[in-house]
Amino acid sequence: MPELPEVETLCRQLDRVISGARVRSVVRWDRKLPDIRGLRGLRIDAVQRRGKRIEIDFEGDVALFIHLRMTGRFEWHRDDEPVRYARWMLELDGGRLYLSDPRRFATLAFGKRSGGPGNAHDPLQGLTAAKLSRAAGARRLPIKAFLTDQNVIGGIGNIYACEILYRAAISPWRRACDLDSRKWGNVEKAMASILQKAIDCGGTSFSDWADLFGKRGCYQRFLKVYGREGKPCQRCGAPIVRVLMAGRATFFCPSCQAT
DNA sequence: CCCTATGTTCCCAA
DNA sequence: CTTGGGAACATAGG
Repeated sequence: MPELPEVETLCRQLDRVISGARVRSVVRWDRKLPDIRGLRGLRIDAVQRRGKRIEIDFEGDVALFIHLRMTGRFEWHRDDEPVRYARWMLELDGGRLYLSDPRRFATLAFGKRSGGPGNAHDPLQGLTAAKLSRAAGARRLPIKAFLTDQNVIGGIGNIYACEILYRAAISPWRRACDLDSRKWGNVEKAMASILQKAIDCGGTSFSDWADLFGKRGCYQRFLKVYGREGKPCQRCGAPIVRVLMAGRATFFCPSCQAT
């Protein structure tokens, strides 16, 4: 479910709400998730995003790493109330942090803090056309697969990759090594503006995404291609097309994004 | 019953 | 080594 703007929204809320709190207890309902000893009693220092991953930093240079995958969500509740698909819960001073996840794909890990930036670029941290071009090098894979490769760029998933390529007017099939510097410039600009706007919206609630407090995002109002198969392109009027790439629904305008 | 789903990983083939 | 396809993970909703 969540891509960079959704995870960013969640991390900012978490950082505000749970930083400084101490862990009273940990409850694990889903036995697929690890039974993490040693959290109890620790104080939370900060919460930050690493790509699509959430890192909760605790005192003592340790951290909890959470990947929400497709349907994972966090819910914050002052009181003990029933939470649908609750898999795991952190009881803190002042409230409870529930991990809710119907499909049970989300992952948890505990370990040493990661420290500096990882090897992947972050789209919000000065990812320029030049850096994109260098990262692409001679790679011949489709630009859409390149943008969603988490080892290269952390945070872009299926929805935003489709939207970025539409804004930049580039075919999702175009090989990464074939983009010239002007095209990379378009990607840089599209990426920055779309992701920033989506963060301002609190994410895209295409189906069921909601933030820490159960509030839906509003970027679905601004989607130009994702989920708009057959509807007219807002630039040229041609019907938006849906194809499958690497098993993922890929939406684009065959006229504006011919190459 | 059929298909689809905002993610990742693994296996296999070209 | 790179690229691409498909299945798997587990569940809900149309």
